[in-house]
Amino acid sequence: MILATAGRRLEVHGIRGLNIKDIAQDAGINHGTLLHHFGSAEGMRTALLVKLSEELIKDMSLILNSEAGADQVILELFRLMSQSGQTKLLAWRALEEADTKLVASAGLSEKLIQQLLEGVAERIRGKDIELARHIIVLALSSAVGWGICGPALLKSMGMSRTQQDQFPAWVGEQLPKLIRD
Amino acid sequence: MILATAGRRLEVHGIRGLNIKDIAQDAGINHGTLLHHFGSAEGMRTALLVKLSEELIKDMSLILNSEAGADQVILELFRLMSQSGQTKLLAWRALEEADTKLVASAGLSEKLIQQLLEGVAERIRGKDIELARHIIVLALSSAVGWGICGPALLKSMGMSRTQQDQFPAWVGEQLPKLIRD
DNA sequence: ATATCTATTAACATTCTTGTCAATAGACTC
DNA sequence: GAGTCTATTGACAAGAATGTTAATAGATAT
Repeated sequence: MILATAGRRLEVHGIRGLNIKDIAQDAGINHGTLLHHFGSAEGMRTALLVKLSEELIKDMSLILNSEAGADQVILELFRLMSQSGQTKLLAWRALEEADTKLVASAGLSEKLIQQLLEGVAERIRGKDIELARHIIVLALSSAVGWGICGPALLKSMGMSRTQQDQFPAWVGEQLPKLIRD
Repeated sequence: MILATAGRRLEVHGIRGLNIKDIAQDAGINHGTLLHHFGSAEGMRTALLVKLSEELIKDMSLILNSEAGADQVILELFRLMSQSGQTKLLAWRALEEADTKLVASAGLSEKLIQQLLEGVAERIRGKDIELARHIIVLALSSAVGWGICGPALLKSMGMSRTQQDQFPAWVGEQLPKLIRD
């Protein structure tokens, strides 16, 4: 499947690997075929973004519909977002396209946002929706930053690989403190 | 000055605006001249990154050497980082280059990191250096994510422009709570 | 004044990416 | 079987970004 190949290339080669010629070659087809299916290179990337979004929604739904507490929800949100190629693609678009609307519409689906809002608000005393919003935005933006610059940041900070692995858990542990306070 | 023009283009046109031909045109010179000075397009971007880093260091030093408390330090760190073109450039490199080392070395200077570490640790009870590290990483990564995806995120969340402006202040207010706990 | 070094320029070359097009093959309908 | 539609392909075209080069001009030192 073409999008699976594209996703693999994104993971391995970064954004540069996400061009139609290389993807087509990896998938064993002509790049014209790829264009025929997705209309344009940008269309292919949008399709990939949508696919990754759906996977993310599926994974988040599992947790949101479970008995998991706010800390686990936030931890998983952070983990999933920071590891997802979706984050990279979303960020790259935001950097290249000046157009916020486009990025927003094809980026995080309304569905995911709604589920998150309700799921987190439910787990907060008083169901403070504004607080939920803020915490989600913080979790998401730090996940984006961490997904992109995490390794480089830690290198700059002189932190070990072990500390890198522990950071998401630390975030999942700490952020919920903002709720209880 | 060429780098000033480049910085302006980065702000206005995003990463796409950061190519030698457009910058040269804006600066009123031939693009060959630009290459002559910086060696390569990549060299020009590195020079810009270094310049923006130095400006960031200057601004952060002011606050770190003042009487400001941990909250103000973190708030300013978040504000400066999320608004700086340096963040965009750093993130873009991390997305394009798979090489962490390059990004880290030319990204956040050791000087800034050291100052931050000492400055924040000093403001924490017990001068817990590990806690300082974690909080700085959280502040930086969320600033990166916010700087890149902030507007798109808020649009997805259905938050108003006012709420967007208030978010940095909220972060500056909340993150220090992790210290006191 | 001559030589040397640097800055600048225009024109050209290269490479990468995307996109177009006409031709072909296969499947499916009538 | 003829016709139609879709998928696929190779060849080619277009555009963008970077880089090269030879020529020119200006400054500075000897």
